[in-house]
Amino acid sequence: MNRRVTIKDVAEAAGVGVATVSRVLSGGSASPQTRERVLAVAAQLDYRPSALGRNLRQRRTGGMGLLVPDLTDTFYGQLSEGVLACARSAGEPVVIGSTGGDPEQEADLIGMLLEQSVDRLIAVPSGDAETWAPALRAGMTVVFADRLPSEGTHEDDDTAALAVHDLMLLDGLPPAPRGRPLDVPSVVADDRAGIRTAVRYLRGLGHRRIAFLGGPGHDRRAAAFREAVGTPVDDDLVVFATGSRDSAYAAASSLFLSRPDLTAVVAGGNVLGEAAVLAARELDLRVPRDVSLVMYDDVPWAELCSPPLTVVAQPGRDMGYRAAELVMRSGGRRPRDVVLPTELIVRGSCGPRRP
Amino acid sequence: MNRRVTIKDVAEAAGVGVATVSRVLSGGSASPQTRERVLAVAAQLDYRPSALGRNLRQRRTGGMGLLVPDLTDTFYGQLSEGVLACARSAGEPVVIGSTGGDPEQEADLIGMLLEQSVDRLIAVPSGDAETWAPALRAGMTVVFADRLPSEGTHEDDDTAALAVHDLMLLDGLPPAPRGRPLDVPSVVADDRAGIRTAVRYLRGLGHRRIAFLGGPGHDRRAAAFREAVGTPVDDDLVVFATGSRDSAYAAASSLFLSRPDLTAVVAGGNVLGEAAVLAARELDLRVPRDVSLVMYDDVPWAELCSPPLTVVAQPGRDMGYRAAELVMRSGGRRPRDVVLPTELIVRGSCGPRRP
DNA sequence: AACCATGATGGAATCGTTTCCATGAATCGG
DNA sequence: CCGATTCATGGAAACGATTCCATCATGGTT
Repeated sequence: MNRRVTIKDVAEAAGVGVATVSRVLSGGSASPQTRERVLAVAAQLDYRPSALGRNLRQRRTGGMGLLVPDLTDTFYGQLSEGVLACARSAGEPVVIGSTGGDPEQEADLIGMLLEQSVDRLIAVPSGDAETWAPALRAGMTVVFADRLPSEGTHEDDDTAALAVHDLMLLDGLPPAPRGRPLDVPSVVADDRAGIRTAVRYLRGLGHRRIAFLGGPGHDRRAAAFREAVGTPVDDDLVVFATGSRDSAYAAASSLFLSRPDLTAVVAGGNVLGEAAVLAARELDLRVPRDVSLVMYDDVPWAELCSPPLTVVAQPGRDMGYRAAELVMRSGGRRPRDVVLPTELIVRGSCGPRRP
Repeated sequence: MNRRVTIKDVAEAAGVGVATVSRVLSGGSASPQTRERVLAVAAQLDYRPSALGRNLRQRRTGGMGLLVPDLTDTFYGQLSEGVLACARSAGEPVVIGSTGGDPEQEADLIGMLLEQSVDRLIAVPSGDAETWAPALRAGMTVVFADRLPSEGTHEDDDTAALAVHDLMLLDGLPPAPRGRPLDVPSVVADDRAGIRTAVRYLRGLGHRRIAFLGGPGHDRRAAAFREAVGTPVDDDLVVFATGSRDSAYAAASSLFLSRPDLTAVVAGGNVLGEAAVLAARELDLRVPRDVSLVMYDDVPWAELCSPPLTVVAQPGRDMGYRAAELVMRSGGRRPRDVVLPTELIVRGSCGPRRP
């Protein structure tokens, strides 16, 4: 790095003290002629205040952190674009990290952000409360987007309890103090309504054996699925993959193989939807003739698919933007959670049930 | 932010000077017993060195910047994942920015990075040499990925000259000093070979009227296209969109409408490919019966498309990883440019020409 | 004319780290 | 046994900004 123009240089060139320059540049009081002179000199010297000095003095880094599971997942790409748009309009830097859905990597990245004194963070969490404790203990302002951390794994956890709890969250009620609930604001889609709409739509087409294909972080959607179906759902009709495309494909394949009687699938995310299409094709199941498919997430390629995919769209970009707003404007008080609407977009991947 | 544990606290608790603590923690010399004590105390206090203090002292920010046009473009998602993987393994933070393909925003983001004293930057450039001058002048280590900045617009620039110049670059030769060439290392795919393969494949199927549908930054690919075709190409068979999906769709539509005689299209990127499929469908052109299509970039959904898309795959993730390596390991010397191989993956979107 | 309020201004402290340099002890060779 | 070299160590300066506080000039009020 070349020798940098510092505030001292500007002060000398303008014949004033450094304090005055600082005041002028950060909007403090100064006489008009001084202000003008300082600004002129600063411009002439092409002076840029060093964020390093400022941050050290203020004991905080400007900007915010952003943690997502995977940038090749279009949905997280959209979410990130939203965050970046908001940050850009505020002129703030964004430090990004990709966790791969792995709590351990997530913890490492949190540690890295802590070292950087990044004190505001937007995250699509992969770990549980324990993973997030260090960040909160250090006083970070955290906003969760798209999902909430899974509860710590207590031995007495059963899916039903988890479901009820999570659905309460969805309605904006304070979570029942189960385990160690994190008091962190969040921006999520209305998964409950979105899934419900999808299930009702499929039922309206006559489907009765509907499966849910989820990925990491789709617990809330799975719970909403069970609730929307109403009657108890066979456990092997709700399957989970681990995040990678391979795992999603394997989960989809084994679902189709183990339950040849199913007539419809709800995929909990675009990677899962992709896997479902691929697996169905491989097994010679035609969509929607043999099996109907609704995918959570709208992505540009859903329309290109054969057939075009019926989806539950959630506003990824807005989600990111709102989360960034929240994390920036959080003036000490805990902001309200934000729940964004979803929309069922009917294309061609669902048909009436065939006997 | 809570009161932070500083090096001073550790020094006091361990009964040594701050200098000693610093040395121990950064691998300097110290007696075994001192080292042990300091490490024990540091661990016990959960001490994390503040990157702020260090960076100020060393007058540089650790980590690197990353500038891409659009994170919802799967290819840039892949590239970013590569960069992040490399950075993560080195424990370095990445400051990301999305330029939207707009040189002005790019310049703003460069300014922001400069303020942050980020001195290493990986970029998929949108602006020209002028946009990049400030960064280079400030001594930033820059690596371009996926593409090179377009030359400044000189009035005497013509496409042919640009093509020749860029193709020389592709072969790893130093660029002819035309205008103000930037001496910046780069990691790009072998566009020339990739496009040539695609064109030869199409010609082998009998196609003679082949069009190229490009986006911003696809000049090299367009030039390679012209070269691969050999005979002069009608100007209206090489069309460019401006980056948005809408613009890509409009360009594809108008291409099909203005040249109903074309029988094959090479799309310069996945967004363009998507647009081509959409536009063809809208105009009732069947792929590959009425028009064959090869898309640059392999993306997961290419296989889901109807028909599955024949693509020229380029290794996005590797590209990012290599670029990050370059920007980190660049020990003063300018590293060699990296050119990565492409691969034609034949699926179902190309067929023999029909009269 | 004395006094006070106001506002502009600059010096100096501060943030947390690294690193230069001086000090003192200890080890080594002659 | 002594001078020279090595080595661990801590004090203090430096990085570049913000901000507290004291100072000084000014203008208005009694």
